[in-house]
Amino acid sequence: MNIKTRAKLEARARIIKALAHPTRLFIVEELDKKECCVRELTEMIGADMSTVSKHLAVLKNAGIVTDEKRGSQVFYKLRVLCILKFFGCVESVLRVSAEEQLEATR
Amino acid sequence: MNIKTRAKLEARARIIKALAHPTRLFIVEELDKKECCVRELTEMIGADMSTVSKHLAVLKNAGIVTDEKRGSQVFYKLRVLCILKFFGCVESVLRVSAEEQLEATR
DNA sequence: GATAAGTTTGGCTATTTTACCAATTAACCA
DNA sequence: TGGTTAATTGGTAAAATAGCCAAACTTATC
Repeated sequence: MNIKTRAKLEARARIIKALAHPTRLFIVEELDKKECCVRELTEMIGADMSTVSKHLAVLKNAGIVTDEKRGSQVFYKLRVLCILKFFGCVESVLRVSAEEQLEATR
Repeated sequence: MNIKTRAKLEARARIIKALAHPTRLFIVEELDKKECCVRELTEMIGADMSTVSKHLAVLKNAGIVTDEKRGSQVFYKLRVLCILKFFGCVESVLRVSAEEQLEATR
């Protein structure tokens, strides 16, 4: 595997890794509905605000969300709108797994 | 966030996490071209075979690939064919990031 | 200006992940 | 049978992640 291929894969992996956490998936789903401030997300998630803030920083560093300060609040929104389609395939992995489990019990 | 929502997000995150590594992305791309045995993948990747074997186990546990033993070799293939489409969106995150970097230099 | 609300950052600990090496298992073949 | 190739498993050390608390900072409000 050459250096260029590796760099490309690492760039992709960074983005995917940013999505690879249940809380961050939740955030992405909520931001797909509407932009939210940190406090709103924190209330929905039920973790410490500092934890949520760090998750948001991960998504921001990966280029998945952007932030905008308005007054004392910081609003986050999705930067790339296709992220949700992304999950269609994830669901099909789950679906196939579920079907095979079902077959195993027959 | 209720318990059912959390369980769904955790299931998704497990699959996404399995993809969140450059070597595993490489494996998925190769398996999209054709099924491969562990030795073939190991040669292409250039890591220890035990390392590659463990990456394959991660993908298998996530339900992304299946394996089949033939003689002394174990062949792996993609179980869910849409995985590659999945990357289209990842690329658009990279593309938008690249564009913004370009704008910043103007 | 003091206080409160919203957010981020630093520090710490616990957990998870990764990679390599060594050992083990399984299949092939000379 | 003994040696070789293919693959997995267990162990271990290093690095990365995740969560909470406390502290710092900014903006609004009184």
